[in-house]
Amino acid sequence: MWFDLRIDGREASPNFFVSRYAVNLEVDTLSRPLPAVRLELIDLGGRMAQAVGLPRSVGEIYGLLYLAAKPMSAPEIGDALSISKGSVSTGTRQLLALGFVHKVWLQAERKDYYQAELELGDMMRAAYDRIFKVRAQNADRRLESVQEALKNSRGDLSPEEYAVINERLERLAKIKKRTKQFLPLIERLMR
Amino acid sequence: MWFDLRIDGREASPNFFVSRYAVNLEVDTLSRPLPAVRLELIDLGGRMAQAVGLPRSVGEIYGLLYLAAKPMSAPEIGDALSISKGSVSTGTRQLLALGFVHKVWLQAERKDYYQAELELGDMMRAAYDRIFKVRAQNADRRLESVQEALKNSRGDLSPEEYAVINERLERLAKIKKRTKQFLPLIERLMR
DNA sequence: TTGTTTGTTCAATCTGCTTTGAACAAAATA
DNA sequence: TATTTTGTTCAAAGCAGATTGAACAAACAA
Repeated sequence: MWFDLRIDGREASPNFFVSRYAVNLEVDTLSRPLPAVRLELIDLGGRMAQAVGLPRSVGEIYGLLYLAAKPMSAPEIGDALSISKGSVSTGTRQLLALGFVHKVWLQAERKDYYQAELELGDMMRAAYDRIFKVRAQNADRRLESVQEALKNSRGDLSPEEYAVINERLERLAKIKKRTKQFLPLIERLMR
Repeated sequence: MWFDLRIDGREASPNFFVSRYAVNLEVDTLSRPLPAVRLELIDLGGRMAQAVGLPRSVGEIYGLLYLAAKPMSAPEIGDALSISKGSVSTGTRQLLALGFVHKVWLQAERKDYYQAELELGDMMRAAYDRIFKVRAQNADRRLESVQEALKNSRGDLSPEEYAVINERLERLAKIKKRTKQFLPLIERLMR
């Protein structure tokens, strides 16, 4: 994961993410091969996931569910994508934690069923909050610790070196400031 | 590289990126250990690079150069960071291609010297244009090909399936549209 | 109770990217 | 000319993260 945030924590209770309302839907039992559209979207999902640093398989699962007419069980997902039980299990957990997918309770069914969250706009907003905001804060703190280090290194530096470094760190601080002013604007635009 | 763009192309002429004006500067020959500030910033650079999917070493080279009082040669860079000739060579090429660094011509010196580009604001803008814009365009084209695939799969799908898939792809198209309206705003904010 | 199904975990394996270092080329010097 | 220095390239090694699959647990059926 390229961001420091844990989205992959183990939930306290195993059913933490299960929606509480029962859903009464039939299920795709038929396992004929997937039509080309769905394969395309699975591939697109995989690539998008990689683009943001998530495992390809996670994006593929989401791509599969996004065009599924009915909720799908873990074994069905594994079959459709030819990935292992383990990958399905960790992949769905990540998607649940990201809010990209929810579990669905089917009457008289022991299996968990998964459905894609369709409100991609909301999800992107949430992902922005979790990922980019946190990243910006981290970068912030790191820069402060660099400035701290400058104070501590002052003895080792010639006055000229000190001046150069100080000036350049101030440039960085300015950029940081600009970015800080800039982020709230983006946030407002996203509402 | 997590974006499709080639920033790592081999330049036609080996000196394509060399600045044409000669610079008359002395050079750090002294190889005492780096002060803590510089180590901190090297580390920060490495992490930032990883965060955007570039090799850590590339960010470290930039971090090293950013606080260097004088331009540094490739051997010096390799020494300071304890990385191989090869890594310095490819790393500097990537930084040159990204516009994060420029070569500097030192009189009576056979070596190439490198200096960090300090206008990080400009560079981020350029990186945005090259990377995110291109990514958005790619995602666009991919979605179109998914829609294409739906037309071709129509025969394999029941009317209900077709309706579901069609509706969901339309949602995606809407998001795509929203994003398109949204990008120019970001661009304007970045000026 | 035993057997079956579903799901989780984690060590081992696999995979793709980064880095190394040796071979090579180019340019300058002796 | 041969030698030294600088820089590039690319096959192989190294490494980090993803995936697998076996072991385990939980829930249910017979």
